[in-house]
Amino acid sequence: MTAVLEVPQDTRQRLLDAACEAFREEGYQVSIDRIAARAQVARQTLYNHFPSKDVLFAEVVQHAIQSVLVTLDGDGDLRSTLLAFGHAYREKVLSPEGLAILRTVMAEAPRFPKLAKQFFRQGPFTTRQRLAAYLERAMAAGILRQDDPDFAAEMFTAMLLDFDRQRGLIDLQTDLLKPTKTAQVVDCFLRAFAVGKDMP
Amino acid sequence: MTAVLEVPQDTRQRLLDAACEAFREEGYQVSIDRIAARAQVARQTLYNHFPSKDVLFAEVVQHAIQSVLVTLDGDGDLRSTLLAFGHAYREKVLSPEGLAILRTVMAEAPRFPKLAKQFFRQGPFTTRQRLAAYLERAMAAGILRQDDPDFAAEMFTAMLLDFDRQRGLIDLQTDLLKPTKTAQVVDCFLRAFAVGKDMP
DNA sequence: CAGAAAGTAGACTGGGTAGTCTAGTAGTCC
DNA sequence: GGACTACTAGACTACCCAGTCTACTTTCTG
Repeated sequence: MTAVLEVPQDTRQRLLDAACEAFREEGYQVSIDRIAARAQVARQTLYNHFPSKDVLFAEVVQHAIQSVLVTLDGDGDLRSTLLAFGHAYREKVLSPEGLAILRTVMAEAPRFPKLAKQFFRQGPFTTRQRLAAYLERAMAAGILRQDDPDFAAEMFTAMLLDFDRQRGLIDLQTDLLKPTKTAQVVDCFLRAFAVGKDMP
Repeated sequence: MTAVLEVPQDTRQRLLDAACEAFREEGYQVSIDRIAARAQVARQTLYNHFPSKDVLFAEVVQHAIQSVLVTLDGDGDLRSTLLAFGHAYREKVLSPEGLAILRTVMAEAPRFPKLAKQFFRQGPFTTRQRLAAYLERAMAAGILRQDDPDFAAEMFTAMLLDFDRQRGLIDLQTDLLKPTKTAQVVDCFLRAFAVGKDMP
């Protein structure tokens, strides 16, 4: 009588997936019952795998951190590397999933400060560091002016994301990915950090 | 026996103040009883002034929008105007109150989409428009290169706030106001949007 | 077949919440 | 004094939720 065709696909993973979607869509206050129902599983089964809602939430966030990281490969010239990075980063962060997880972590930061700090460190902060290391090499090679690479990286990611992310978080907008914007930002960044033209 | 000395100070205003602090500190999920207690008022008194929690929340957010707006006076030269604006804007947005109200509005955006949109329009969006109008005049006067003034304004506010705001929202940091940063950002912005040096 | 492992349905506890209702108190104006 | 207004304390309804417990079924394994 029970469905034999359904691949069980590891109940634990089904629960994690369901919880991930549920927290994204409804925030931390989504009820345990809704998560269990979404995973098509009894509530007790959930508690067989995760001792409490907090722990489940922490695991979901842990997993989500990875999904917002973007690799930065310095194969091509500076401009095309920045373009590729900027495009990929915007796609990830400004996706509905990226925005939703960010909203949830921000909202619950007062309740889960350690988790939120970890999210920040392993997410945006790590990205800035990687980018700064890349820019530092470009500065050493004379392709960019000498400047604080951390500051430069911060400016670049800020210009890439700030306004659109804020709009997405507050305004629930989804069409944030105007394709020309990345190039516009990259050129703006390059003007600000090009060689020569030192300040007095 | 009742305290005669306490100035009643308009019960409604006391309620609004208490609700403002309460929502800031604990988010929307703070209970009506806690708000009433904070205003030193009976629960029923609260309901005499506001028909429901949602309405009270909406009024608080309405009022908070004003507190994040910054005037932009174009008296001095470009650089000092931008410096003054940048400094004031950072102070407001990165203050504990500014961050807390932003966190709450973001967190509840899915539940109160119209309110959140209004917050965005009257807050960040209005600020960008005012700044863009100012920059457009500077471009017309030949003090800045010709470029999209909206884009320029967006880049400037992004550089001013993005990373520190995100850190404040997620990481609950409070010492975000490194005083040299505004000048650093202004100079970076001026390099990117200075006259001459057109892109090929 | 026996027993372990995993899952299920549903009752139950203990707690919290928004909003209503009632009965009473204190001050104010005529 | 009488009526009116604002406020108060607290009971009460009707929910919702996290987490536990129990009794049951299924499935795999030795």
